[in-house]
Amino acid sequence: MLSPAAVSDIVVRRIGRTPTAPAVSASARCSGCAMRHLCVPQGMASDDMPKLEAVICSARRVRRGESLYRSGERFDNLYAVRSGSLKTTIVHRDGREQITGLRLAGEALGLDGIATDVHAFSAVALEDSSICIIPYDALKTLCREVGTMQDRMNRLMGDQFNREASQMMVLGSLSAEERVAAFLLDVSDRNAQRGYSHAEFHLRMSREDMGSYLGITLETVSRILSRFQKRGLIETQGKFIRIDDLEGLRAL
Amino acid sequence: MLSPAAVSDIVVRRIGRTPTAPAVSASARCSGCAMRHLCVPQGMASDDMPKLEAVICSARRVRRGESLYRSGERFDNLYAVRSGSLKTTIVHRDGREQITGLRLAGEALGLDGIATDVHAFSAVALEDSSICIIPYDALKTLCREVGTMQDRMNRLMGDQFNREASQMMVLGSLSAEERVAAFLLDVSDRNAQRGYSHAEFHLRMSREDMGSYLGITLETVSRILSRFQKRGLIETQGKFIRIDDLEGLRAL
DNA sequence: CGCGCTTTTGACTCTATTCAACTAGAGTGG
DNA sequence: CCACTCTAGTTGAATAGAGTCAAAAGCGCG
Repeated sequence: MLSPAAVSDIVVRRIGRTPTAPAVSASARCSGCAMRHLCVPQGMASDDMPKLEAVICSARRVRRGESLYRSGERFDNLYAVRSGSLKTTIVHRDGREQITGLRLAGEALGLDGIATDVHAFSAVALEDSSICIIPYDALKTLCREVGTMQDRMNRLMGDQFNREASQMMVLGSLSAEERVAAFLLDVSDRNAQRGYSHAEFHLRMSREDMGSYLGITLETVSRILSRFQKRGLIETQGKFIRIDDLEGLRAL
Repeated sequence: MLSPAAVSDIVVRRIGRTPTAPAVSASARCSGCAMRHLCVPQGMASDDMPKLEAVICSARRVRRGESLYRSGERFDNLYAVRSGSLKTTIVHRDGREQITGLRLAGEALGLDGIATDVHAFSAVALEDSSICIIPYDALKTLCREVGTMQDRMNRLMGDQFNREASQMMVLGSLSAEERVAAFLLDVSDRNAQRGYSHAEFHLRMSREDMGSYLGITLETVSRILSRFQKRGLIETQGKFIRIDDLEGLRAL
């Protein structure tokens, strides 16, 4: 079991590494933004940067539980999570809601509106978050002017596509236990990519959200997490998760 | 039950409507191609057309069971199904294979390679098919020159993205019966969009393929199709399917 | 500090899987 | 042309895994 002290320890370490630069205000440009690699692609004349930053990025704060955009709303902007995390959801005609994705700091958001100019998903903050706004029209223009930008944009979309495909694989052919393990490993990897610990993280989703994302019930999620803990694979304390045996999880 | 005569009747009617223009040879340009709306977007100067068609489209035939491309292969081209149909598959590390999609005539293929320059899926023909080849580099160049083309391209990718999202919904929150119904309705819609009957079609996938796509076993698919037939919702004769009660299916 | 929501755990149910046997149909060769 | 084989599809019976319902415990929020 994780002691309360161990948990605070994780909190402290996380706070010490928060990606939001302290000096960045809500109206700041994108220079401190986690999506810099998207907003300001390499290979561009440095003269253009200030102009581009001005066109592309402004910021917005979204409080826990609030939505950045809602399914059915008009699509105008793409977004990049600067800090915090969000879930994307879709609602079935019969009212059932399903979580289609989790977006962590540094990840892109909003592609679900490109096809029809209307958002297919809703995006809801799992914690107070800060979001870069990227006006889609401006981005399109930029893509036409700058070839590397277009390529980056295409790859970004392609990447989302592949990510969804692998989630289809998870939903279509894994057992409940395998799904939970795959999810934990995915979040762990994405944390590592952003420079955080691979082994410990604060997963803001509820058990219900996880279940919805994984196509299982919240009770099953809870049971499986307990089971993993009993086997020494992980330790959980509410929304904190520590992975003790990465290989063990992968072996599922 | 469908009588053998009824079945032949369906075949005849289908053949009479095949989208492949009789005069189009294997090396023909895209003018007769079902993807014309992609290859030659509206709003373009007609002078450019011959040039564009020359750059963008050549054709290739793929026999039933053969692959158009394989997972892991280098990505160079996008494709459009001119006639026939294909399945896209992905292989898990443990060897399990899953069907990620079905592509009918007129639909696009190959987006799975954009993110990494390597195909994530394999594409296998379900019947002898003819495929338009669209060199990706040429398409990118064209997109930069022609704004409407870029937009079209983005929408195409966005559409694939949304399609996958709705499949995630199917896999994540529907019962086996609902999945089969949703699949039949999806194929029916897509047939209708291409000008075919939405009540009768020849579904080339095996029960195993359908099961894999829907995240259920082939036995379950078979049982559910039989059940639907007993309830008077559909009639099946091997790979031929006739939908008798569209509303009944939707009501699931 | 306490109320309400999330999480955990248990017992029972039920859906879909597994294993198996049988049937139908497509393709092959005498 | 028909018999033979091989694969695909159907159906049944038994089983397992996840869902449902319910109750208790824990936490976080106001």
